[in-house]
Amino acid sequence: MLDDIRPRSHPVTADGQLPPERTEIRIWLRLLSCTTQIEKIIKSKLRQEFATSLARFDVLAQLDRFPDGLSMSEVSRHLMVSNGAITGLVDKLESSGLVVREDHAQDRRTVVVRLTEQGRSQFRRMARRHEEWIVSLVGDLSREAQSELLRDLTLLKRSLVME
Amino acid sequence: MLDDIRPRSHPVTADGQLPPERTEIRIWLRLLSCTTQIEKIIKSKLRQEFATSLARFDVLAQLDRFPDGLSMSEVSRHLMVSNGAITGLVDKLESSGLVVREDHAQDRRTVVVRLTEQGRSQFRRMARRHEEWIVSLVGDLSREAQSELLRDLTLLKRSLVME
DNA sequence: TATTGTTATACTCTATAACTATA
DNA sequence: TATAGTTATAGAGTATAACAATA
Repeated sequence: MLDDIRPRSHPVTADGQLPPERTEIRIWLRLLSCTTQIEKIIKSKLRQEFATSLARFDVLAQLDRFPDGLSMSEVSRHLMVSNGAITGLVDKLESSGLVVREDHAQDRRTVVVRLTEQGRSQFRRMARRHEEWIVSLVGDLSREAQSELLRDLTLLKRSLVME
Repeated sequence: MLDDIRPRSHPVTADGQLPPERTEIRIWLRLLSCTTQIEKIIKSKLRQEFATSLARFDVLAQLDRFPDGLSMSEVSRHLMVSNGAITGLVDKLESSGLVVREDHAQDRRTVVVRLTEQGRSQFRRMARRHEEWIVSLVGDLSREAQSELLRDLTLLKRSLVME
């Protein structure tokens, strides 16, 4: 997706040649293309096999890392998604029985969200499949390309944080 | 975003250590994290500076590459987005005066979408800014890291197409 | 006052299916 | 029949702002 997009500041030349693109732009377009394609596949499989969405999967993944639960605001910060959006996601997960809302011991404003037993085992099933999908999508790259890619993406991510 | 998500098949160990993650998963999480973050910034800037969206920008970018215009279905195929979605996007662009729908000379079912003069110059302005944003986001990487990254993403993209 | 969470509202983008006009 | 495009519908995710309860 978006594969062919080449935003440019110069018109197509008379012979139909496209002007050269800056490396940064080409990186971004490939990044977007790969991510969108993989994301589409993962979303579709999550929907087919587990009748869920990537956003809900992400919430479960966070909660799996914190057995004691997280407050709504903490989930919001971890996922970098607005407070109101988290309320909606947790509503759905709660009505599926995958998470519970509990009172906070000290602060009565705070709601603690935790995985239920069912939620944990369901998430584990999803995570196993998720790993299989990703390995089959990314695993064709050589080991060298993989470690290079991981290293460069880590650098990129770090430089984004600096902004 | 989604930075901290580590779907796993094993629980957090007693000492709080997270189990090692497969390289493929780590690549995917960084890919998703970087892309989401850049995308968020680009969307926000497109909205602020040009009161438009990434999807509409993508349509304009396609049309800029084809001065003679594209049929609705061709736009749909290029962007890998459904026909119905394209109708809505082109509706908005048309009412802003950036594109026009024209009859096809031979096939009376077909609608040809083209940039207007205003659409072309507006897109060029947007593309220039877009390039600046991307360069400032990705440009901190060394030249070596950039060409490695571009090469590896190209490999990844190619291997995705194979699927 | 500031923070937590919910609610209401509104806006994206998207896919699907039904429908028309034409090939 | 098959294709091109539109429309209607539905659903996903998101942000914002107003609000209640609590700190």
